[in-house]
Amino acid sequence: MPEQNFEVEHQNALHNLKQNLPSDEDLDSMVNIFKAFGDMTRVKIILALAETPLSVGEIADTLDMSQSSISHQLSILKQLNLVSNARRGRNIHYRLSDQHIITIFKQTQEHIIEDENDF
Amino acid sequence: MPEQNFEVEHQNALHNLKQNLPSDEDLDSMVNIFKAFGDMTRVKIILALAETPLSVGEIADTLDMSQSSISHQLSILKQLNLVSNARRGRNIHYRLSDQHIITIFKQTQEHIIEDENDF
DNA sequence: TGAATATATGAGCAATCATTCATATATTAA
DNA sequence: TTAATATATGAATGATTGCTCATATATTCA
Repeated sequence: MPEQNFEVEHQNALHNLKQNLPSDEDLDSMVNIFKAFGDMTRVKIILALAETPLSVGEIADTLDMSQSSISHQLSILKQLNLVSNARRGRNIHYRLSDQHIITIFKQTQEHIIEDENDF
Repeated sequence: MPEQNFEVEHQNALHNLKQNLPSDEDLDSMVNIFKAFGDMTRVKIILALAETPLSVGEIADTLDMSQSSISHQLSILKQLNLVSNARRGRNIHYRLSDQHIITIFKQTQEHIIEDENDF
């Protein structure tokens, strides 16, 4: 009766789930990072910074967006430690904090690509 | 003059960036997936489904949320091909479409953990 | 068939968010 | 010091979003 075994295992899994799901506090940082990735402007900023560190003005120019908008978005990325910055003359240069970010993007691309091959 | 070489390379990178950034259409599916991951309820649904396939009611019960809310969120995840479903008796069972999702979550956890070790 | 159960869905609402505009702060150069 | 340049920031606003409530649809069972 393998059918019944599956059912029993399902019930066990279900019972454990309620206690073992991570708490809101534990999930919060992950959710916030995904929120940051869930905006076209911020994704483009990250992809640009993946190539080379850039000043705020260079980013604004590259993405053809206002300085203010870019600055606001950078401050969100910085608060999440996704980028860091350093003054250099009158400019402030931003860079990615961590290569993990690119890995996550690539992994997501793969998901999308494999998905497109389904039918 | 290595200082100048860096500067020249930076200018080259900057010049190439504007042409080589992916278009909005190309980025759209990635951004939408990250948007889906940027919500606590959807993340919890995904983590639950990572353990075992579940019916809508089981998910609602596990997360202690309304049936309607869970159903709405599942329809978003389904539209993005992150989950699939199949009727089984009067229930409809949902499952993750693809293990990539879990890999992306783990990668993000790693980013967070390494981040916490900084100071 | 009719009642009960499971899920889906549309409208409405409050909260969140991305951008703009105006302005503040900081640095450099004259 | 003053003007010019680069960046940050607060308030306002329109758009998006997640939940609830009411209801529609689908399946099972008596």
